[in-house]
Amino acid sequence: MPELPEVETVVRDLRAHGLENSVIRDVQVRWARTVSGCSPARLASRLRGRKIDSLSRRGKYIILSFDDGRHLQIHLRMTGKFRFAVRDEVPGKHDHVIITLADGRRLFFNDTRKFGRFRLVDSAEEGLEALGPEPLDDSFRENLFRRRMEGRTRMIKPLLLDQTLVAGLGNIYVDESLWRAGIHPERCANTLTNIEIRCLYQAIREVLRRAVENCGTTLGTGQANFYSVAGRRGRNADALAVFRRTGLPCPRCAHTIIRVVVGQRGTHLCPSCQK
DNA sequence: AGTCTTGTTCGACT
DNA sequence: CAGTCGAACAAGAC
Repeated sequence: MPELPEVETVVRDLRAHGLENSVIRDVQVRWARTVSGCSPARLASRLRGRKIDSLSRRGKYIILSFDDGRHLQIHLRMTGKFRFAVRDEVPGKHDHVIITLADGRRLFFNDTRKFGRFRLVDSAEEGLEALGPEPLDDSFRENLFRRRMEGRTRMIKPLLLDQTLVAGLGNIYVDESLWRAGIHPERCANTLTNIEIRCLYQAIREVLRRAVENCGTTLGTGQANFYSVAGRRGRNADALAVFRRTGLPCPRCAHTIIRVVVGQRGTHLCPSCQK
């Protein structure tokens, strides 16, 4: 599923395809609920003729910034994908938005589960005020992480998933970060020692950095998996220590990885490394 | 055929 | 208010 590294990969791929500085000729919305905040017709009329000045990412959001000062926030949720149509390709069942560029290329937004969302806003951060800091930014320091964790009584896994402490983590990278730091996902945040917080801070950064280097995680072959633009698979699956590795040996201590449910989410951990 | 999965939001609780 | 829990959304995988 697209988490920070996968969304970053998509943004970089779209840039590599020259989306920056291209002009939108038309936007066709085939599943109306993909657009939130305004009608599909209004979205299309506001985007027609606009030049895309830049592409960026905030948490798991892709942000297109236009020459009129507006911004399009796109969330892929679980199965959203972009690809450029080949020649006269006819859109399929799950191609919900088609962005036609002035040069004739067509960018298809494909989303089997229809949870992906497009929202046009007046400032890039509008509606995203609650998002926590970017974990890979230089300004995200151990002290900031520690301060934001102070007084939080929730279990550490749901806390890391909720996007307000730190932005961009999802089920895969939370499980991986907690394993790397040797912390049990059900530990309450306010019981973590300073040393554990430091370990977790470093683990989050290292796990995410490596996943970005590997262009994200693609598990298996189903369409629910992550594919970047042009159907590119991520290479990070081999770097995973625990996620979807139930029954396999822990890479650190060889004990068997188990799967439990924490906060209604499937959770993978090493019972020996994470007490 | 039925269950599970996934990210986020929302409403009803405690 | 802080946090928890379940529902909702949708459809493919198994």
